[in-house]
Amino acid sequence: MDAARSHRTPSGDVANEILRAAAALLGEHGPEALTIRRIASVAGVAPMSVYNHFGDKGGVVEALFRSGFTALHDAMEAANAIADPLVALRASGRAYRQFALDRPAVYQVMFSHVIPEFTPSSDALMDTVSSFSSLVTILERCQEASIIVGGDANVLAQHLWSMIHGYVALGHAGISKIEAAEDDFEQFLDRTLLGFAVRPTS
Amino acid sequence: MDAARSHRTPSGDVANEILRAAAALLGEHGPEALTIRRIASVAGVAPMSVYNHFGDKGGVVEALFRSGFTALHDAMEAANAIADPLVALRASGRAYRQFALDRPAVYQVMFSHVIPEFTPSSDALMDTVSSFSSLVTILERCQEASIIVGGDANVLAQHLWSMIHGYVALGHAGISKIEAAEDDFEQFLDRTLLGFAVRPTS
DNA sequence: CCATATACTAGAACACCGTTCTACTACACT
DNA sequence: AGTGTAGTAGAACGGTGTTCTAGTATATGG
Repeated sequence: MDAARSHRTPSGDVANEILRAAAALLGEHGPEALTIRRIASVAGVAPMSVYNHFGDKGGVVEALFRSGFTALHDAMEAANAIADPLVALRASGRAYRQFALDRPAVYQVMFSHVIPEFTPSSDALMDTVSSFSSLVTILERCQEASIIVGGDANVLAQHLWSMIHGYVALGHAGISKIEAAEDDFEQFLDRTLLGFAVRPTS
Repeated sequence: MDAARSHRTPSGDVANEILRAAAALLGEHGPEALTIRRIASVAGVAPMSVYNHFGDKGGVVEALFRSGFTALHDAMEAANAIADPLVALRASGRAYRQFALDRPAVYQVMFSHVIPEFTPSSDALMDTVSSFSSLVTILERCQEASIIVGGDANVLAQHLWSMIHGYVALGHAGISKIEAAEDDFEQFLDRTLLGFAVRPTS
């Protein structure tokens, strides 16, 4: 199969075109607009091409899933690049929320199983780890700076992630009882970090 | 329409049979098993009956949605019946998690939009308020007992709900990085309540 | 430069989905 | 007892994911 892989080269990069069409449909018309025929139509491609390249509708969604997690990883790494550990920690929370606000449909594909045809493969689940370990790194930096004391950083990261995910997910679900303004999130972030024994007021 | 409602009385209560079949399918085979034809088949009823009684597939799901929230409300009220406010608060968190663990499919219908045909109507959204206000009541009791000081109880409830929802939702998504054992949740609950300035160790 | 393998297209087909429509039947109330 | 309503059965429509067949163009290997 390695020998067969050597000669490829379609005309334009069809696979990428399909992915861009799928991402556009998902972003503009929501998860229910993600149908093979519509994706192919927007990409200017025959429906069979989708199967040739991704095998499955789940394959297309998995690609979106993984690219979503690499984008999230980038956002978390941008926060991790901040020198002050506490500022970086708060920035990671804001970046996470901003990601969820900017790409609600992608976020729900990643976390809320809104596309029944897709269940993340074990390979795809591997990709979720990188975003997570960025958060672990930031928490370890906080521990080294004695901003946070004690606790397994993996557990801390899991708990922190849970809390912020809950905030944005409840917002997406549309059953929030209060308006989720910017300062409400800052208050939520204060409260969250207080649970990690971090003093509020940045 | 009130005059027409007087003479009803089908043989068996068909609507309830349909709901029980739908709940059974949802619980045993997940959201994708919720099709009109399968519901009708399990209920021993013609597909048209589903439309006669619920108008829509969304109508059936909405009924499940609402009954889910009344069940959640009951669980929260059971916690609220505990005399000690702090014990009640912790119990409400455990009850919430237990509800999500016991009925994962129902929970995802309620919070994660896993059935594209259904978006909660404004009437259905009203039903979500009762569960929420149970939590508000418990938090107000904690404020009266000076266990929690300051803050709008509605905001507190929203934040608390977000955190615990995040914990169970991430578990449902299957992307948790640590095993979610019983004691991990207790630790999470400690951390969460610490964010509300509540000392841990119940 | 030609030949072959490969990717792509076009389109029908299958089973299933939600939904609507048309008959026909049986039961409950006036 | 008669009437109207709720039930059934079943076909039908457009749409879905998916598979299959056949034909076309292209890019690489010799």
